[in-house]
Amino acid sequence: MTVDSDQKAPAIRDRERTRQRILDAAVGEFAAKGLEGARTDHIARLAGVNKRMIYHYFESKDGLFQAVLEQTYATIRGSEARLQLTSRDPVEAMRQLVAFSFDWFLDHPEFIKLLNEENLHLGRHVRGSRSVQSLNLPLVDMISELLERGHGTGQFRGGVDPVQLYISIAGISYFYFSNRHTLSAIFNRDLSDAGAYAARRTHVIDVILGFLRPEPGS
Amino acid sequence: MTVDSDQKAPAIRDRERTRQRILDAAVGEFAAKGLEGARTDHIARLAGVNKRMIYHYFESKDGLFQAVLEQTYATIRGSEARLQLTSRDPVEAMRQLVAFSFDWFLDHPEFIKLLNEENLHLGRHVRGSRSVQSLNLPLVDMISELLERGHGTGQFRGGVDPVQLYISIAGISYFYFSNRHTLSAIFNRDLSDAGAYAARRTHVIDVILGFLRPEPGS
DNA sequence: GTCTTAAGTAACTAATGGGTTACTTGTAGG
DNA sequence: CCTACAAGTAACCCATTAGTTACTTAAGAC
Repeated sequence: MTVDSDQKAPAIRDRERTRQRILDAAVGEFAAKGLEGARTDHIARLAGVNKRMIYHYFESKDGLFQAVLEQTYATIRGSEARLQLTSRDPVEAMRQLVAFSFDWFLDHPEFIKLLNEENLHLGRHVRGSRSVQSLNLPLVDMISELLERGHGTGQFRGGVDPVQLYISIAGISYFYFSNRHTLSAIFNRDLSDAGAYAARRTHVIDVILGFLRPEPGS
Repeated sequence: MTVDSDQKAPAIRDRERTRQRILDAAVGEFAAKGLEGARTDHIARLAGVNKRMIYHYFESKDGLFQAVLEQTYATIRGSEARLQLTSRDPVEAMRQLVAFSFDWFLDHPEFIKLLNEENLHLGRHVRGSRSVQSLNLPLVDMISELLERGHGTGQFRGGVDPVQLYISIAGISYFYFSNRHTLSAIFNRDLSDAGAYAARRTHVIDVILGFLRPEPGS
């Protein structure tokens, strides 16, 4: 019990660090409780900063939510860009892509929660964000290239729209995770254990590769 | 201006009518604003009833949300049950089933919003509901029957889990609608017009029927 | 008819929670 | 050093909102 034992440690002033601590806390809070359900007081407490700092750095709760979305998108875009899909057997590359998508959702449940929430709000934060829209999709180009190459070798059917395929690949995995709780209830079957995940993963790959098989005639 | 011009019309007391008016108003409010975003005052005003009645009939905001979910599920289960899929060409029947699912989501946007919200809350209202769980899925049996029949005629591949397929059929359409706003933003392409819907509908049917084609060997 | 039950009303409350005010203090640049 | 600015703090505000209290009255049972 020194004389200063009750004094706070002298605050370290570090713009980036404080900003990041708020963002990290906010990801968890928004994912767990949604936009309205999240509490700014709670985020501040989790981040170990004064609540005023949220408004200092992000202006409002909505501004903070938008920043969280931007960071989340930036992370997945970064990982997608690192996928090496060109110059490899098209079927194998496609399998890897579908598996990547499935595994990403499995490993990043907060991503699903945040997207759900944003869509419930009609995408108003994403629409107001330069960064989300400019992080444009290298993945669509990669899929295009894959589809063409695979069609050339006779391994894939032709005439597939890469954007539609991208949405299908994402959706077929996403829905399973995002609606796990209602699906578990109506099927009376636990979809959240490791066995169920493995079965779903196999099925998802089968569906996409099965669809892409060439027509018998061609 | 008669003497009673300011008096309210004598209240008609009708349990079922009042309950239903509250439910109808609540569907819209919960779908538009989510569970936390919805306002009980607003629901009462929309329904034209005294706010106290919500608590009289549904106990709490959560109780009301659960009742809304139950009614919504009951409606879709009713429509599914009316699908006549047996005794018809398996490929045609499957096409009809996939199209039904797509069209349902298109015509019932509130269904998607409510399921999203419920899953954000980890399915806690559905879990507490007898009715949702007991309305068990005739659809899974219908899909089973279809898959077997189609495999018998050599039109479908074998070894497909009907529950996995059901989830894929639902998910591939659901995701498109539920995430329309973020997808539109990242693709910089409007996914909400009639042309986009038609293109998606065709793609979705192609994916499922393409996947189900038999293996070349068998 | 009257009596019991439940449908319906109006006004209120307690507390929650986003956002603000008014201030202090660390620190980088000169 | 010193000074201007941005980082950080504590205490507050006030609008909102789920839920309640205390009451009135319609209507079916007998």
